[in-house]
Amino acid sequence: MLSKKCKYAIHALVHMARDPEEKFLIKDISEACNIPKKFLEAILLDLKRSGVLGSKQGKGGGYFLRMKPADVNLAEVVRQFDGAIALVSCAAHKFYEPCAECEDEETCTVHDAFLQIRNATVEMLKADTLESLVKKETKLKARKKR
Amino acid sequence: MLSKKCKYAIHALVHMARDPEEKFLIKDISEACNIPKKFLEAILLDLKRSGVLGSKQGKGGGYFLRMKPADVNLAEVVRQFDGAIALVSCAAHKFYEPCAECEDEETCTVHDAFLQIRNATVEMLKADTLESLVKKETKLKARKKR
DNA sequence: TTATAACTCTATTAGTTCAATAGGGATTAA
DNA sequence: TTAATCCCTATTGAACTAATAGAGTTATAA
Repeated sequence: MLSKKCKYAIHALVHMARDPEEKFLIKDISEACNIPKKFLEAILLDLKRSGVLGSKQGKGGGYFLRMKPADVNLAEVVRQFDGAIALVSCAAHKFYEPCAECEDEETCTVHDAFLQIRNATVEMLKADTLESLVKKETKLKARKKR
Repeated sequence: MLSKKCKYAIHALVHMARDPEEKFLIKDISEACNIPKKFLEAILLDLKRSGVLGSKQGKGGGYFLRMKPADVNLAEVVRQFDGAIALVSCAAHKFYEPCAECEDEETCTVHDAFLQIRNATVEMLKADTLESLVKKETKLKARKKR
């Protein structure tokens, strides 16, 4: 399971991607997404440090998207906050670590099984950009109205 | 990521499935799979309680597979030890819990994205039975020799 | 220039989970 | 009756999670 921090980050980003040019106050995002304000504060700061968000201090300031919604995908967000996407470390790429149980990865079918799952998951997470998520949301909401 | 407990369980089961009729000592599995003996003890007990393994006490005793290798899949093992397979609780089936951030699941694309990932993951985990894993292992080992 | 709005940063807390171990108890075979 | 083996409860220390506290910094605008 994702940490709450990661889930909060995703929801905050999607919220901001609905108005990609807008500048947002921590307080407003916090209320719109039901995220504890102080906790969100730390999250947005992390996202700023990693270059996804920009910010302006002082009165009239706020956070804004620095990257284009099409260029931010969930795989990166998950990795930033929760590390490896794979279910076992020996099947991870960016956070790879060998495991003691399967001595020979080449013939370890447990490794193999989880590698397949990792690959499929990463592929799907990469396809989920802020842009695609917001677009789909618009569609779903329109369909529901009808 | 899976807990070590879960990963240990999977490796122990695969080990036993290589000789589905055999009776195994905790000590032997522990050494074969590099799993701390006392920890493994608790794991095997859990697997016995859930009906996957059987055991015989006393001298000459040991653990053995109660279910057929083809009938034990990784989805069940993961659920037994780590709970939900989904990355967010609102996308889980057996461990479903609503989340505060997406108020309307029907139109929440975050929910939608993680539901797709969950479905694909479950499908793959279900296809990974002890039997299929051992069969594949045999193939991989034969191919490597050549 | 000063009040205020807003982000920045470090530290701390309580609670939980994880991984592993300890130390017997119960059961069976020889 | 003894040794082998599984059974069971409890405990530990470390790490992580979620959330909060509180003071610091920066920018705006009256």
